[in-house]
Amino acid sequence: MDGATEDKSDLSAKIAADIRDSIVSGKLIVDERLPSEAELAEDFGVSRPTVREALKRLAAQSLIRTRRGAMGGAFVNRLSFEEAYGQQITTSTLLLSMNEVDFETACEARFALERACAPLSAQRRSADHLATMRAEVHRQSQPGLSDESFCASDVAFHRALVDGAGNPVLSYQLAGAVEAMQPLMNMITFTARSREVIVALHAGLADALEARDGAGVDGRLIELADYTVALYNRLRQARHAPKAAPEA
Amino acid sequence: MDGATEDKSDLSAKIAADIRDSIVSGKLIVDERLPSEAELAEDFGVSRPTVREALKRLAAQSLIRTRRGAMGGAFVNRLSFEEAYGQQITTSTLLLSMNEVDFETACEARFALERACAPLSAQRRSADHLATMRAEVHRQSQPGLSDESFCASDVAFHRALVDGAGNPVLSYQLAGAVEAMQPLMNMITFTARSREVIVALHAGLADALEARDGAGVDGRLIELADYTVALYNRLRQARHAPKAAPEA
DNA sequence: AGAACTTTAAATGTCTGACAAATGGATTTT
DNA sequence: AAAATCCATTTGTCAGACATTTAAAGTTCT
Repeated sequence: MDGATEDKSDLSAKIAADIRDSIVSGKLIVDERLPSEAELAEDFGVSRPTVREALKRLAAQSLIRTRRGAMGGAFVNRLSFEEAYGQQITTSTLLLSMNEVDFETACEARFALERACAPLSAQRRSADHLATMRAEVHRQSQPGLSDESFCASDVAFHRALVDGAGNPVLSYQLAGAVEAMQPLMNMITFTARSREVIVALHAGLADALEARDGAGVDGRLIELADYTVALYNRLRQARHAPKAAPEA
Repeated sequence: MDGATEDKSDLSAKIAADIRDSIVSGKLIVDERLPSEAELAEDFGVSRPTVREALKRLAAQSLIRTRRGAMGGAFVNRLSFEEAYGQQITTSTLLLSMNEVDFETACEARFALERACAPLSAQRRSADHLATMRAEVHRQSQPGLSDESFCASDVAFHRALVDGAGNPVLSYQLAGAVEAMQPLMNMITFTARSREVIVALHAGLADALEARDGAGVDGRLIELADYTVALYNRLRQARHAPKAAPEA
């Protein structure tokens, strides 16, 4: 899974992989207590520090949690959607920033996924989701807002849209795609004009959601995707040829 | 991110979070070497085992890699899509199996996401992708195939479809959704008849992909989603009321 | 008998110090 | 100059110890 099954040394990786397999395969069930570190050391024929390193690896993936004291120990953790969100976002963010994924590719993926949620959200969104979206639209239209806050509000808006589909698996998957884009979006300096356009599109999205108009939502998302890419490209050109443009 | 920023003790978690932040924020760049364990211990005012536990946490997330010997040490790892796939799949699989996500919800998410790729794949799929899909369809139609192999081939087929979109971000996201479903799919005992239906739908998908018929692909995917859920529900009913039928 | 306090055992968290093994560079030998 | 050797650096592993936390068992007082 994480390159742990190397044949070289690195006992802690092998032990971690071993225990991880037991969890994934269901041999160890949720909330079950693992043997104590001393027992594990005995079982695997290694020292306690090595066992501890293995357990920390698992803890980093939220596969186990530990408690001190009598009746303490390491327990198989029920992986919650909340915990998974965090890891998903970290991983997605790093993937984009480290692999020179171009803006168009990331944007295409993000909006393709979001469009997958759109019809479901149009069908099922609650009044709460709609209210959240309206509130974020309102915040976005306030003049004094910093670029970071604008982007954060943008993320909150789209998460509400996605959550409206009422499918936690979709929300989880989309969390990565939407949040991982934020650092890229933060690179864009939003002019008053571009904010105006985006806010209008967001308002249109909320309207379509309110009317439970799936096709309308889809259309607005396409517009938003196109506009976002166009905005990025304009910025890119301005940066790469900063002296050629001014007089035009 | 992973609950590491607790105020309690657990120094290794805090140190891991600290270094992770440096990586995510870009303060530490790809392939940069971290200070040696001894130096980190000095810097953070802890012992070497504690530093090591922190580093193992990061290694478990593929954020760093380590090398022994002179000029060795811990290096910021360029998170590859391959590595991210693995983690994504582990996480997604556990999320589904541990949280009583019902089959319909998982299935809905999976096919919604796949449908998001469909038009792109119809437009861009290479001959290679098509050939892979054809080969898997052929394998699936062989009579002696075990249920596990059938499911594995199913996954390979759908991954080829998704990869056809030529967007690594989408492929990464979908990898989780598609592969995580496999344990659930493995619960289904595929009769000869149901395999026939599925193979036919797969063949239809390949045909539509070949014709670059986005709408056709979409339609087939919807059929496949519906059929899969129906298959599961039939099985479910047969299991929940197994005594109602025999004497009748 | 019951409630409040104390003791105790089990477990993780942390530290110290040590040795093994790998690795690249410097040094010596051929 | 090439090959072999040595050496410093760094991670991997181990052993043993102490600190801290926690829940349960035991004790004392009412």
